Amino acid sequence: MDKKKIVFRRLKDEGFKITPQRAAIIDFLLDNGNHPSAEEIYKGIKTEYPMVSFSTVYNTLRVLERIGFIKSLNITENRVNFDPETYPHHHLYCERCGRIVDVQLDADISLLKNNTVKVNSYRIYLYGICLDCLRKEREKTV
Amino acid sequence: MDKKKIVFRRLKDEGFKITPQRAAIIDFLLDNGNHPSAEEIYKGIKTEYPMVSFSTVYNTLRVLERIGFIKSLNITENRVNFDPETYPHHHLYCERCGRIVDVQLDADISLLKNNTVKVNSYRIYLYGICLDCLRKEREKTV
DNA sequence: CTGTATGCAAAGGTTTTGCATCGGG
DNA sequence: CCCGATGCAAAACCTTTGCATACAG
Repeated sequence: MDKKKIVFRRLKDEGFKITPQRAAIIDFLLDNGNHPSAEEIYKGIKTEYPMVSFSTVYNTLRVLERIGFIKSLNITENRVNFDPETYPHHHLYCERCGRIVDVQLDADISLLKNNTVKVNSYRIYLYGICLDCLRKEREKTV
Repeated sequence: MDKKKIVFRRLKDEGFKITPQRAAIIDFLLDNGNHPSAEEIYKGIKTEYPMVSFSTVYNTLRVLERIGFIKSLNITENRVNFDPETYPHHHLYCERCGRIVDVQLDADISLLKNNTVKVNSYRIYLYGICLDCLRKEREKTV
């Protein structure tokens, strides 16, 4: 996988060390394809890679966020999920199955005249039903 | 304040009791004008109204959310803030002072063709600098 | 009166921290 | 070699829960 090399290089460039633990976390994020929480990453790696601790997972996630490889999602309450940034997209939280799925949006957002604030970034969180759950629903009603 | 009566009526209609604690929380939310967390509400009421507990605050917030008087905000990590819903608006988190300020947006959001999901609701969170902090910055540089 | 709401304290879940040790560059 | 990274366990933080009591309707 090429993305991995890019991340490694960026880590080096920013003065961060590349440790086996960090490599495992990066692999997991790239292979997994969804939006794991810190705990899911920890458990996912632990099985085939037991020498990882929670503090290392959190430390690495913070580092990966700082170099711009991942973004954190506050789409659910009281738990942060992490999103490997691969292409521009937003997210939908499925109220049926609880998964977070990628969604591509046409978003045209502009401040109304009186809002004199400076916007550096923004996040759009959708809530609804994902494709899989919609399919299951259709099958039921047939 | 008239809004208060409306909330009281809605509580009654939905079969919830109106207790002094709940009244105090509603007052605080209406008078305060910003977006307090559960803890801020608890502390804000406690001073002039000592007979309130954390569980009551959380219980009441859940009730107020259910009747549609407040909405929860996940704009910051690991802490939920509550927003008395008075008029349609979105929110900006000020990365300077940490406050959450109301912002009115023209938001035109549409799913791209391939996204076959069902959207029930969405949230837009802006991150940047609020008006007050922009002003302070300007004064400094002069 | 009746059942919901409250207060308290304890538990639950997630994230952070302190510190000694390890190991990547 | 050195300094940052790790692991462990404990702490911090926010929220929920269980249960006996209080009180709104």
